[in-house]
Amino acid sequence: MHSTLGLAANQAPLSNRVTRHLDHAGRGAQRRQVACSRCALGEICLPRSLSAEQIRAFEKIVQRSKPVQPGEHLFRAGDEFQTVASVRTGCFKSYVIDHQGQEQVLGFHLPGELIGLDAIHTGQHSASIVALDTSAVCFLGFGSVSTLASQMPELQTELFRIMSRRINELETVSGDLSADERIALFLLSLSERFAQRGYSNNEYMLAMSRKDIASYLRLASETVSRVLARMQKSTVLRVDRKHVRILNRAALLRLAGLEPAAH
Amino acid sequence: MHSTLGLAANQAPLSNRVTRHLDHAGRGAQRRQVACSRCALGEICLPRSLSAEQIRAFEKIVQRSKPVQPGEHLFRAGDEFQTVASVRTGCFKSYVIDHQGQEQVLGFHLPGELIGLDAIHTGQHSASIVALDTSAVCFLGFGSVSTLASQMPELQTELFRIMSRRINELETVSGDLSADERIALFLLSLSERFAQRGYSNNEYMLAMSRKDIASYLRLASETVSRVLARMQKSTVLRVDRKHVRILNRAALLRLAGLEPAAH
DNA sequence: GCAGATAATTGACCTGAATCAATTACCAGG
DNA sequence: CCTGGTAATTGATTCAGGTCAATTATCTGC
Repeated sequence: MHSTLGLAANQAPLSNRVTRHLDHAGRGAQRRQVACSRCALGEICLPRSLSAEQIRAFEKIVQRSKPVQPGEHLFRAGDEFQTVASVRTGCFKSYVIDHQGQEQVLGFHLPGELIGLDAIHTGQHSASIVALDTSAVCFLGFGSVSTLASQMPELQTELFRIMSRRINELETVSGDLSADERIALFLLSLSERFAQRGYSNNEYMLAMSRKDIASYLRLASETVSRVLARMQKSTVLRVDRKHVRILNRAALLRLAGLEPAAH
Repeated sequence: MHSTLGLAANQAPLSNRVTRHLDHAGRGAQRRQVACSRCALGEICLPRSLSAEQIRAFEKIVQRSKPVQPGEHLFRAGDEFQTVASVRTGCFKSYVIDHQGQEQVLGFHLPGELIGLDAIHTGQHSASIVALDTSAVCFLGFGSVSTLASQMPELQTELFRIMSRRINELETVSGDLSADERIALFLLSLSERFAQRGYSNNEYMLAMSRKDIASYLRLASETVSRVLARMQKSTVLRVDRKHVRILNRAALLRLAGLEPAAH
């Protein structure tokens, strides 16, 4: 069925429109085999539960891509499913075009996250994935991942776990939450993910526009502005353009509905 | 933080015919091994892509449960994850209790659907699953399914596919839809599911209450009533209590936003 | 068949967030 | 340094769907 071998070259067609160049892409295209064992992502990437020996086997099917520029697509909806990708650096968004021709953002993907798995059941990518920032990924042929998984229960379990987590996440977002709750949860989720990657957990940069956030949270972008402004006014946050700083985490948790409302 | 869900490819309601009065103690607990190869579910159950020989191996890990009564729980949130279950007959709903103590329905599960997979990533069931109707299930130890999966790529792929389908579904359903669209999609989804199981595709019984439907679709139950009434008035449907008949499928598709609005 | 309890429907009203509509802040390119 | 274009903010208004409330069906057990 899916017999792909190792590395279906990146089929990333080039960007559409706005290809602004945040250059300092630096580094140049390094296509050499990577040593997962020495990757900075370490514990948060796919092979986290593998032994040193298993990681060596895993490395054989990995290919690091060259840098991906903002606006450049990794996959497009409808593409044949050959590879999944693991984000090394940067940020991606995945989206579909709904029946009214509107873009609907499905998720944002940070380093260490696996993207493209949505294509398994149809054999085609159902979403398009585009870089929001200068980024880099490792490509993994799905066929070989899957073959390898049958030889390595730990890897198989890890894949199940990743999909299971995504399902839980989607269920949360699809919940019936107020605009405040959505935005608070969104900011907290980013905070956690950055923290997990070794960055500050109360100060970070948003790689995406207000419109993307709004689409992802199913709100109007005006509402995102207003809620952020309100949170700033009540000194829960400081927001300046793309820069966010969490000033009062307890209050944010309360807004997210995660803490017993104080009273 | 995560609300979670019930992972079962499809979520729909109903039961075949009202089986309510079938359960005089008769039948007793039949816990014998079942022959999957002769199961009425056939192609829609998990081992659908396995060879005859593989099915024999699969049967060794299957245990048919005794009948499950309406209101009886199969799993409860927090239970240790040991087994998944495949619905044989009847209908289940999965739900969680949200941070406000409200029940949130995550899905409805019909014959042929696998439930309990949501527990993979934490090792605990994150949702509770309860029968809505007199039902029966096959239990499968997850450990053995997973072991078997590593020996059978087809089974592994099938599991990936089930989870992948659920992800796609959630991505769609979690969209920003009107009450009319939600309800139309819900009714159409049920219709499809029934058809797939050999029942009429334009007439069926809802196994769940209006409140359950409302919770699942994140609407108020009053809204469900009103929308159904409106659809009835415009002769798209005939609804009598739990009995639904689709009179004008084209119109329903249009309401669901799946067809170009006629004009 | 009746009584009490629960589910569903229907109506009146209210509210959170969308939509419409200006501004205002930020770019990138000439 | 302007200049046109996009993104973000802010305000005014509207509306879909929620909430509250009152009936009216349905189911249960006695």
